[in-house]
Amino acid sequence: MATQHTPANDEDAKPTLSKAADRAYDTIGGLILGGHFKPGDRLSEEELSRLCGVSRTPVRDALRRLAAEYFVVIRPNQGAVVAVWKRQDIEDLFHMRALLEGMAAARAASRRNDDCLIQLEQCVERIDKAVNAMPEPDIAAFLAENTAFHRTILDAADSPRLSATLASLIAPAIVARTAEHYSQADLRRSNEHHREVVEALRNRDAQLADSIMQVHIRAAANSYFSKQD
Amino acid sequence: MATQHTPANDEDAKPTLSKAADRAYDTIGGLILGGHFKPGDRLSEEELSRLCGVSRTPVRDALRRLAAEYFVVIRPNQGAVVAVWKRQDIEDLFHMRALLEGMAAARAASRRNDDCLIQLEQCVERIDKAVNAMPEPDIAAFLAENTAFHRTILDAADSPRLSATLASLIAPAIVARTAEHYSQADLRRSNEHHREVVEALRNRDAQLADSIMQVHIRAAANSYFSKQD
DNA sequence: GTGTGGTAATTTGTATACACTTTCAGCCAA
DNA sequence: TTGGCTGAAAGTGTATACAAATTACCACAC
Repeated sequence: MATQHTPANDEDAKPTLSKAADRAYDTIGGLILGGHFKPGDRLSEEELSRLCGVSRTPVRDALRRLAAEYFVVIRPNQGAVVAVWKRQDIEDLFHMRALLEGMAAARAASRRNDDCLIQLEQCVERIDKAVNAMPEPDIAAFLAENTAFHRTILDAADSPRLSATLASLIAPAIVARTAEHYSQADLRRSNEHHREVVEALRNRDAQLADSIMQVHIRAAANSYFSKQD
Repeated sequence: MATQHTPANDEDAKPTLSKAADRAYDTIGGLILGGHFKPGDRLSEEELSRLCGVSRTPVRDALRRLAAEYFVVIRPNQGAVVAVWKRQDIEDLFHMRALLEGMAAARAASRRNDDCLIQLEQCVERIDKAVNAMPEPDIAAFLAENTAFHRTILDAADSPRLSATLASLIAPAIVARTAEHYSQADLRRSNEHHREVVEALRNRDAQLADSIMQVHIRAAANSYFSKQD
C-alpha cells in the first residue's frame, strides 16, 4: 500500500498508477498523513476530486477503502470526515495487534521452512545496520526492514484472513509515528525481540514465539505512549 | 454488517431500506447465503444490477463492502467472485474470534455496569427458553439472542475498533451454519458458558472472562467441524 | 493439429448529469 | 429576542453514457 505521493512530478515508473481510484487513494491518504487534513476535518467529495484530478466516482471508491481502514469515517448522507483517534483507540489497536501477531508467530513456528529463517535473519542483520548507522539511526531503512520482518512471519503463518485483518490494523500512520518516537535504545531492544522470535521459530516453539511477539508489540506501544506527551 | 434485521435489538428502526446501495448489499448477500451464487461463481455487475433493480453504481458500492467483509473477492479489471472458504480459513476465523472476543470479555469485565449485567441475564434466560422449546429448539430465537449477548459484551468493552474488527470476522453465514450444526446438548453447553461469562463479569474478573470466552468460541468451532462431514 | 495473432464482444473503470437529502440563512410570528 | 418555518444552497446518492481493459473467438500460418 503506497501511501507516499510526493508532489514532485516524478516519472510514473509504475505503469498502473494511472488508475484513477488508486491515485485518489494515495493522494487522499497522503494529504491526511501529511497534515493537510486534520482529524475531524470534513472531506468534500468535490474538493477531493479537484485535488486528485479525477472525478467523484473514484474519489468515493477511495473514501470507502479509507473508511474500511479507519482513516476516515463516513456517515450516510453526511459525507466523510478524517477519523479522530483517541489514545484509547490506539491502545486498543496495539492490543489487538499483539494478540494477532502473536497468533501469526505461533503458526509460523509450526509451518516455517528454512528459507523463511534465512530471510528473517537477513532482516535482523539489516535492521542492526540501520539502527547503528552513523551519525544517527536510519529510520527509513528500519521501517522498511521491520515491515519486511513482520510480513515474512505473516506469510509463513499462511493465513489469508489473518493477514488481511492485521493489514487493516497496522495503519502505516501508526507504524511511522512509532518509529519516530523510538529512541536508539528502543530500536536495539526491538531488534533483540526479533532475534528471540527467530530463535523460537527455529526451535518450532509456538508458545514462546507467541509470547515474545506479544511482548514485542506491547513494548512498541509503551515506546509510543512514553514519548507521546 | 446488517444483513438481517432481527427483531431483538434494532436501534435505528428507520426503514431506510429505500437506499439503493443497502438494498443491493442485502440482496447480493442474501443470494450468496441462499446458495443462488456458489463459492467461485463470478458476479457480473450488470447481472446484479438487474437482480437488485438498481444501477451498477450502488452495486459496485455493495460489492466493495462485501469484499471488505470477505464475502467476495474483487480483482482489478476482472470483477468479483464469491469467496471460497476452505476449512483452514474458517478455523482461522474461529481462532481470531476467540482471541478478540476474549479481549472484549476481559475489557467488559472491567467496564461493565449493572444495566449491562441485567441485559446479559435476560439474554441467557431467553436463550434457555429457545433451547428448551418444544418440540425442538428454536434456532432463530437462539441466533437472535446469542447475537444480542455477544453484542452487549462488545458494547460494554467500549472499543470501536475492536467492535468493527470483530464485526468483519463474525460473518453471519458462519454463525448461522454453526447453529445449524449444533445439537441440543451443544446449545445447552453454549449457554452454560454464557452463564459463566456473566458470573465473571459480575466479579469483574477479566482474566476469567477472557478464558471462558475463548473456550466458548473454540467449543463452537468444534461443534461446527464435528458435524461438518 | 497446434500455436499465434488480431479483432470483436463483453466487462470493468471513469466521467458526468440528475435526484434526493441535509444544512443553514433569512424571515415571520409569538 | 427567540422560536420555528421556509426555501435556497451545498453535498451526497444514483443513473447513465463513455473509455479502457480483459476475454473470447476465429482466422491463419507452421
